Amino acid sequence: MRADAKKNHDHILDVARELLATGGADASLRDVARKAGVGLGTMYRHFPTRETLLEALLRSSFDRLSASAVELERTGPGNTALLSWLREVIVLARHYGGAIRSMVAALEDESSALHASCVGVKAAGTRLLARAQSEGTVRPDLDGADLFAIVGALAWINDQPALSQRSDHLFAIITDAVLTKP
Amino acid sequence: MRADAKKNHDHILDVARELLATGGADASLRDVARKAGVGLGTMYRHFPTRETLLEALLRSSFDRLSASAVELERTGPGNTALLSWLREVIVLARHYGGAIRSMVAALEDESSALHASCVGVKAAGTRLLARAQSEGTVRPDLDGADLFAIVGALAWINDQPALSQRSDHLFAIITDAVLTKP
DNA sequence: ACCTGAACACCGTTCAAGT
DNA sequence: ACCTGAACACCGTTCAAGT
Repeated sequence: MRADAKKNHDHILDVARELLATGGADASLRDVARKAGVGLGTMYRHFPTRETLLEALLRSSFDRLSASAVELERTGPGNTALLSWLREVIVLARHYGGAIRSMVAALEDESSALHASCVGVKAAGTRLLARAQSEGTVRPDLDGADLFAIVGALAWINDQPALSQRSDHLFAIITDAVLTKP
Repeated sequence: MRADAKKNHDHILDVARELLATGGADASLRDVARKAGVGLGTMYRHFPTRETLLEALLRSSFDRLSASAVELERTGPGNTALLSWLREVIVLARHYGGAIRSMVAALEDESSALHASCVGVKAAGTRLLARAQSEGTVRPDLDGADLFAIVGALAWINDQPALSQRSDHLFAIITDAVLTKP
């Protein structure tokens, strides 16, 4: 990559991070280009789709989640490990409002730039879930997809201003349902 | 209302019902006007905001929910009554994809055309919740807002094609968490 | 190689002009 | 009273033209 291209790439990313954090995951890409002082074509060359941009923004967070899962897989009891990890995922989703929707969609769309990352996150969650289940502390009638759905639902609650006040409480209640055997 | 106006009003509603049912709650209003064979201004005169249109579409469903709640308030044990009612709400939300988002927002926005209806639905749910709680079959640390949030979260799961297969299962698990004392 | 911005096809919303 | 559609300000996406 040429030096000027690299500079543009990084600057777009910086601006996008700020705009998507404040305006939600469906902020105007035109705005991003404008505020980055870059032509529209440049924007689209570096990030051909919204998913590409989201992926670049979330990459480091995804990596951190994976590392954290590996760590948690061999510490403490399985149920508390799973719970801590779920909390981390929610915190991430909270920071990029609406991003969870793209992540869920990407899970089944192999052509999405977010696909690999989301599959990785799901796999990490599934491993933590399986261990807790084998220890008998989490209900056995759940799979990784269910876990992802629950995370998504909690993130959605977080995204709604009218509901976000009670979201910690609801996190506790719903994870309670997951972590308790039926 | 003049006869031609009434006719336009109803026809817009019919077209909108079909378009919003298939394309989700944020289908193009321009499309609605176009397919109803009506000028854009006519569209906006009859339904100045998207909420107005949604309200007109959902009115009968809202009324049915309220009637159903009144009915359920004096039949069977409180927890099963609450559960049946929650199921009805979910079915409604399922039919108008994305509408639940507007409903949640309308709950706090007094200027929204959906406000009154949503407050009514929330109140009905709160009554059913309170009865079940007084019977000691539902966890006491929940209020009407929590209930609405849970319904929203379940409806959100339903809206995501990747998750909807497991949504019945998740409905069972999450309502289980609600209906069981901690 | 990379960047720019005009061009195209959309959208929501408003409003002067028509009947 | 009511309807129409042009007009305006946006958006995403593409692509010829520039350096």
